[in-house]
Amino acid sequence: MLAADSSRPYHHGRLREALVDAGVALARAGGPEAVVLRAASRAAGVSNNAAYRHFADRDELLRAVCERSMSSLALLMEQRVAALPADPDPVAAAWARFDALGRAYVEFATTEPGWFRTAFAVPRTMHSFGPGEGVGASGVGPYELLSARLDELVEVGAIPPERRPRAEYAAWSAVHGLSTLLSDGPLRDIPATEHDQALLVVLDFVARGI
Amino acid sequence: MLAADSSRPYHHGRLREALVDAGVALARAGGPEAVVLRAASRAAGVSNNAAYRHFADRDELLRAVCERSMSSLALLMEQRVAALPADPDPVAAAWARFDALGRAYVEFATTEPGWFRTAFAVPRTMHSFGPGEGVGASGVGPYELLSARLDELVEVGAIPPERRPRAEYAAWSAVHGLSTLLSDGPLRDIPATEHDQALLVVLDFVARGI
DNA sequence: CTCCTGAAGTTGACGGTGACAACATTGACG
DNA sequence: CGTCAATGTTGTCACCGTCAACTTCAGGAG
Repeated sequence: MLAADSSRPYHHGRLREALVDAGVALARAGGPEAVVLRAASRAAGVSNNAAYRHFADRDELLRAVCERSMSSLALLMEQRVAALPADPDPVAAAWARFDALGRAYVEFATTEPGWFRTAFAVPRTMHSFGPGEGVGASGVGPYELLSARLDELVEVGAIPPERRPRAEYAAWSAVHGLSTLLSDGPLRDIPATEHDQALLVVLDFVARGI
Repeated sequence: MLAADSSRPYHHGRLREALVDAGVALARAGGPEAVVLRAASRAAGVSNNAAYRHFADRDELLRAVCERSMSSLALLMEQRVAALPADPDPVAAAWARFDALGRAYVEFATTEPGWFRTAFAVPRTMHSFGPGEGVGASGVGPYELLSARLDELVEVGAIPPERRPRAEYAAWSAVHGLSTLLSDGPLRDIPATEHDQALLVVLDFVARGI
């Protein structure tokens, strides 16, 4: 008993992608817990259980959506670094790129809280992103973007080589912590000016502590 | 039609607390999303909808559970600081207390991931904890414990006063970020040795950057 | 050209969940 | 002793994930 609407063929054609797209919209609006199979199916104009032809269960759809979110984050970080004005001083340029990375991270988290949470909501049953997943235009993810900038800071002599090992942990923790506190945590309701102050303090703190 | 078990009186007597206790157990085992009205009611030996006599909806129960979780965190931080050996050097003692605070935070997050997430899962509809909520034995919460230690670092001359304003943002972000990355984030599966290294790096980084 | 097979989509059902309404029980207070 | 308001129960509804059985359709074997 097909609906009288003959314009829609029985087979969707690109249902998998349509479901992920719908899941993305749901996640942006309401975070990972809003990624609901039935809602995504409705948005794709398809029946409840059609999704099971393309995903084993909800977690598999959610994982695909999370991967898209992580890619969005990587993309924004790349864009913000690429948009930086040229600086003849290699040290200043390296610091500016490093700074832009952190700013982009926090910008992503605060402008799209639900979407940001989704990036880190990969279901525990399936291991994290593999190579080529959750990456930006350059083919690497946020962590590798950070590592490359830290390497650059060492190369130009901005930080001594002995401080380089595991510096990712420090920088990532500070920026990720601020992002979660501001976007979904106890700092989510502080006024905009205080919000900006917090960002400045943390970025300055990272540059000093690295 | 009451169950034949006459040992259980019709009225529970302490149902509200029993529901929160059950919610706590659920949250410790499965995080905030596992705090489910029906499961809590079952655990309390009571019917599905009895909870609605004490909580307007699920969010109100969840909020009570979150408040307990935040208190647990504050309590552990207080304990770890109190357990520190005496140090005659006031500067060293202040640093040790500051360090212990951060260690306790990460310890809480990694030993009880679901319980830690719960502390920060306060429903958005109801504003954060008020005074006297989410506090430890000393009557203040984690944020105030941190502030007091930062004040102490200034008093003993460990850090210059001009660095004091908003230092909470920096220290909290770094420790909170590491906690989430390790307990529920992309770093959740790194080996124990690497886990410890990350903690050392971040704590050292905080002490230097403050 | 026909038939048939397998992929893709649909319908129906079940258990779990939050929530509402109506009903039952009971202790406390006049 | 009777009344009533607080407390707990049952019944019901909508939404969700998931399984099983059925339907549609495109493309290849003969």
